[in-house]
Parts: sequence; structure tokens; C-alpha cells
Amino acid sequence: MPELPEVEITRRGIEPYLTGKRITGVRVSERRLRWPIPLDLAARVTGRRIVRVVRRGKYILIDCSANGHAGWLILHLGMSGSLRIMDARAKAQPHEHFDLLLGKRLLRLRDPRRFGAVLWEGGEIARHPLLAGLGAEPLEDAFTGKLLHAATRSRKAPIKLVLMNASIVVGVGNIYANESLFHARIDPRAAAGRLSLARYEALAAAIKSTLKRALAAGGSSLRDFVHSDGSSGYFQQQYCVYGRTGLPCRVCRTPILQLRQGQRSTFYCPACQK
DNA sequence: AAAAGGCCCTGGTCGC
DNA sequence: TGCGACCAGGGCCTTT
Repeated sequence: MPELPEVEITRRGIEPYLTGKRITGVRVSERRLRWPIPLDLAARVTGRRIVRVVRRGKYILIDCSANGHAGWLILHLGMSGSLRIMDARAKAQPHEHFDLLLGKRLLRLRDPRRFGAVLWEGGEIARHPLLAGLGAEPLEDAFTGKLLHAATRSRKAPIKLVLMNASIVVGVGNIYANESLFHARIDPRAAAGRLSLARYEALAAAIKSTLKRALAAGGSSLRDFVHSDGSSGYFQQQYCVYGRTGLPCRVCRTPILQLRQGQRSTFYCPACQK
């Protein structure tokens, strides 16, 4: 379930407990995630010092490089994953599949649906197959309406599906795709290749502000990161369209409609979004 | 090349 | 009360 804001808040929450620390081992209780946790992971990471923790799309990347030898732990939370910092003595509960041991503390992955991932990359991180094809980071300055417009000229697919395509822009899942299109007043069914540059500029701005608002809402949970139950899910927020089928539009009172696009639910206001 | 559908997985909700 | 059906979701993979 986590989208970019949730992943970024998680990264910020764990970063202070990881950076500079020595990895003392791993504990794996369930190897079968989205892909199996590599059998040789313990041998790869044990003894390495964590240099920094970064994010690319929804991937959390733990840099363990040392004197010219690249090494990265790749984490993905899937839909139901969460990470917590815990005391090293804490016993694993059901669905807690993986620990990164850090001496007195550990980083624990809980993921009931097991769509998440724990992988290792010993070379250049940007060339990892899961990362190499990723599109623009929506919160970076390089992400603009112009970029979206250029990337969609040949696309006949509905704009909502294009927004959720990680090879174009990363981190925008179903919730924020719906919300961003509402704020940009764009019909989610509109063919991506037929939207004007001006409309893409409105859309890029809406994506940035929607994600930033969610980040701000999640920031309040940072202080309690170690103590929280880690099941934060989505931040307490008022959505405009997501999950509001039949309820009045917050702007014009028209009932919100729901439809299916790419086997996923779309929510929109038929009056505001054209 | 792009689009559409399948698949992975489990917790929660709903109807019978 | 219990059970099965169904939905949610990211993202890769295969097929069209």
C-alpha cells in the first residue's frame, strides 16, 4: 500500500538508526517474498558499515559500499510492508520475515502479503534491473509538465494508467493518481497523448502538491517511528475522490463516480474533471 | 512499441 | 456462526 510519501517517511524514520552503523547479521524467517531473499545475503552484508539510506521510487536503498566495493541492500515494501527499528532482543511476530541486525538494535520488515522484497546489488545500483527502467522522481525539479507532455506524445492509454506507469513517473500509486487528477481537473479517461502542455503543467503541479501534502501529514509520525506499531498504512488525510464513490464532490457537490481502469478502481468527479 | 491481462499474496468485508 | 467469494494493491511478466 505504501506510495512514495509513505516510503519516504519510512526512509527518514529509519535513516538515523542506520547511517554509520555496522551490520552484524541478518535473520530470515520467511524467504518467499516478491522474490526470494538471496541465500547468500548474510555473507554479503555482515560486517559492512552503512553509508547512507536513499530512496528511488518506492525502493529504499541502503548503501553499504566500502573502499571502492559497491554494495546495496534493496528494500521494497510492496503493498503491506513496513519497517521498524527494534531492540535486538525483540522476538519476531507472525509476518515479520526479515531483520537486519545492527548490534543492539535491528531493522525489521513486517509484510503480511509478502509483495515486498529484500535484495542485494553488488555493482552499480542504478543499473539494477529493477531500477534501470524507472522514470522521473516527481518531487525533483526535473519533473515538469514539459517532461510529462514529451513522454506521452505517442500514448493513447488513459492518463490515469500512464501516471501509474513507473517507467514514466515513479511513486504515484492508485490513491495519489486519483487525487492528483482531481486537483488538476483532468478526466482520468483522457488519452494521454491528447492532453495539452498546459494541462500537463497543471498535472505535474498537482502531483507535487498532493505528494508533499501527504509527506507533511506523515512527518508527524516520524518522532514515534521506533515506538509506533509500524502498520501506519496511509496517513490520516482527507481524500477528495479516492474511496468516495457516491459522496458529494468537495468542490461542486456532484456525486463522485467510480470505474475500473486496468483492473484498478478509479474515482473522479464528472463535473470538475473534463 | 504499446496495451492489456495475469500473477504473486493475505487480511478484511460481505452475502448467504 | 461459518464459509466462500471477492476486493485491495505494486509491478513484473507474458501475450496480443
